[in-house]
Amino acid sequence: MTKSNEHDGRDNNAGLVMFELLNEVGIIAQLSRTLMESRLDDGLTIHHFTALNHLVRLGDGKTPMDLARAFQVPKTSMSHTLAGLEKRGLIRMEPNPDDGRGKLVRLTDSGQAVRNRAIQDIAPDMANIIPQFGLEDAQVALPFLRKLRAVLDKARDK
Amino acid sequence: MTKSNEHDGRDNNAGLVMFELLNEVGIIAQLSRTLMESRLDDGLTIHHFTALNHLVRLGDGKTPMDLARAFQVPKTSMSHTLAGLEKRGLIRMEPNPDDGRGKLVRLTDSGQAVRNRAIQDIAPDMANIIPQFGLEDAQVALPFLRKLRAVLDKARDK
DNA sequence: CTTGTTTGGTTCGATATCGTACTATATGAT
DNA sequence: ATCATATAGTACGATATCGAACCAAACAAG
Repeated sequence: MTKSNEHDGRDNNAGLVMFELLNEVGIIAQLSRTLMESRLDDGLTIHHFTALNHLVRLGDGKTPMDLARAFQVPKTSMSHTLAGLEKRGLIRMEPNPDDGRGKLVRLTDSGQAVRNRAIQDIAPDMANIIPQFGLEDAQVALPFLRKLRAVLDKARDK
Repeated sequence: MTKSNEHDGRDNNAGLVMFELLNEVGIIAQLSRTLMESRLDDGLTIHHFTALNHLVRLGDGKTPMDLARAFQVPKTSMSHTLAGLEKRGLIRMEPNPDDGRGKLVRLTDSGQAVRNRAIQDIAPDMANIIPQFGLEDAQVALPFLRKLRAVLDKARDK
């Protein structure tokens, strides 16, 4: 046991750091997930909210596949999420004029409104978290995380 | 649209940074999840692996609730994960001598072996990721993430 | 020693995730 | 034009997640 740990540590220190790091990331994701969902709950999941937020920030008229790629989930999962949003009247599906197979996702006014309200509800929590370790730390971490995401993204389709 | 973004930006810059940050974390978690699962697959999920890894590193003889708390998942989810591990013969459940209600989770030799092999299989991927942004960056980010986790953890049971 | 409350764990049911298989359209090569 | 292959999306089924309700043991107060 001690032996095998030493082995790990010597041969593959970098790998272990990465392990640790992704482990923390996983738990943080879990925590933020439940935190946000506790604030949202009109029955919305974070997946619903995240998709909505993405459409507001980057513009609608995306295809389901665009979104699936953006969030790195299987298209069947995205399909399910979008079906939920449509049932709630927060988005509308249009045929894609440029591609007979495809669809386009459109935000409804209601979808805009729900997203904005959700932001309002969650923002205070976010803001409360920051002071506990300082804004600069977060601003330093953010570019690193972006880079990490990009690297993992590339590693994925390899 | 421009108007509302300006509003967000002015009133709540810190909140927005945090939003961004947790958004990245969520996607990274998703990516690492699928990456790891693609390497594991004896039918093991990351939840299985993570639990196994935790038991190896921090010692077994934990209660299911200990684990649920460590991973911040509902006890029913942990129960399910442990049932899966037990069915595969990777852990054993013993009665807790100190608490008639409780159980203790024991690693089996097979569980140890499976975890070690999984580490072997995944470590190269982890190691390959690091050089793309440098080990120091990761070592800087890790304490920050730990702190963030702790903060969210505290915020949770408030 | 009761009795009320808390806590560890399971059962069960609703919903979510995601792989496989399928349909339909698009694209590319000849 | 024809045919092969690739791509967008859906259908379906197996498994996973997690809240609610529940049971049994622990603990606390009197």
